[in-house]
Amino acid sequence: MELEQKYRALMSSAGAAAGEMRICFEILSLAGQIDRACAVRLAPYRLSESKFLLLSLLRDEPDGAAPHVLADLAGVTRATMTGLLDGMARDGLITRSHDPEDRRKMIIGLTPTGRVLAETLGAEHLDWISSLCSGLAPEERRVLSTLLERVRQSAGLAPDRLSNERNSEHDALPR
Amino acid sequence: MELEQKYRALMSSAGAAAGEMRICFEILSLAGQIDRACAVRLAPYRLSESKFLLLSLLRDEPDGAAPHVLADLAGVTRATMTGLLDGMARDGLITRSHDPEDRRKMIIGLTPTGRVLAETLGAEHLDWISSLCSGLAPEERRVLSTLLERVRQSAGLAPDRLSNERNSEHDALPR
DNA sequence: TGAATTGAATTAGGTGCCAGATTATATGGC
DNA sequence: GCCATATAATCTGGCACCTAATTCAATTCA
Repeated sequence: MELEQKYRALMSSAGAAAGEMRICFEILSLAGQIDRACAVRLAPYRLSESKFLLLSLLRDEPDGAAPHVLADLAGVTRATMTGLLDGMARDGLITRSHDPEDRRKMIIGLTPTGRVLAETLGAEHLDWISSLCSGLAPEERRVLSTLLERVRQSAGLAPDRLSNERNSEHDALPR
Repeated sequence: MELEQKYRALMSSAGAAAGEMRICFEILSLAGQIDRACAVRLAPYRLSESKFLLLSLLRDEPDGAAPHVLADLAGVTRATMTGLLDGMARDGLITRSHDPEDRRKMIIGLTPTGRVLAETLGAEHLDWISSLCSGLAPEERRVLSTLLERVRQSAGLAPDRLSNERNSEHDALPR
């Protein structure tokens, strides 16, 4: 498995322990390759991966949704969501309207253009994603899944953790 | 294996094909978790993953190196390298000096502070990386590696491709 | 020699992500 | 009614990426 350049560099500066790192870098490289391929696929539509997800989420919410709900669903902060919505509004994919009940709230909905894009691109892109691992037999997928889970556990990684609501502890850098 | 929120959202909007996508999202989620854990580890030193790599590269180049060489080794564009170097110079980790032979060139070197950080943190961080996959037996690593390679191949992903020197084709978005 | 090309580094502008601060609105006591 | 608090969205500023454009030096070549 070909590693990304940065990992190759890290390995050559590592000497002895290089072999043990390799598998880790293989996981990271494959993920990077998938992410890049995904970005390339979506670029012609002026979409990022996050914006694509947003489009899908809105397609499933015919009455629209509030930004903070979308942020939680997409796993990004509200500030980030504001930025994504800015871009998509500029590109004419979504509308922002005030909730008449509670004027702090916005209701995000798809424009006709956005809806068409969501409908046409949605299925196609998800098909592409499913195709990525179609080279593995069901049994192989199970094995792969098990091994990945083992890595996660032994590495002691926490599942997700997005600190929209109080979560920091560390920090406080000297400087 | 717990998926990142964004992939969970994508799967619930996907219906039937959801099962086939899952393994792909597991790979991406694990990689994301590793990246985040890495960032958390390096943050107290005001380093990103890229800056850590840079520090390691410079440690191995006692006479310093030119920015474009570092960019190639790190797998980023020259512009990105300029930004990374700006930050590290500001934090007192590197020096920039002009090459007396060719005044277009800069020579990047470590400051004493930078060298100390490179020496102390270098080995420790690489140890941490090797430890990530230490939960797998050698044979399991081989299996995992093989499966990842199979995914890469069947997905038709190109290895790396960083377009510092002419590479674009697509683009030209309608707007 | 002097103009054109190549090369190195940077700047400018854009995206996506974050934390933290701010603004506006709602709501629950009192 | 009024204040404290909570909540929604946004703004500010920062980082790490990118591409494209710019600046300046060196080299080539007519």
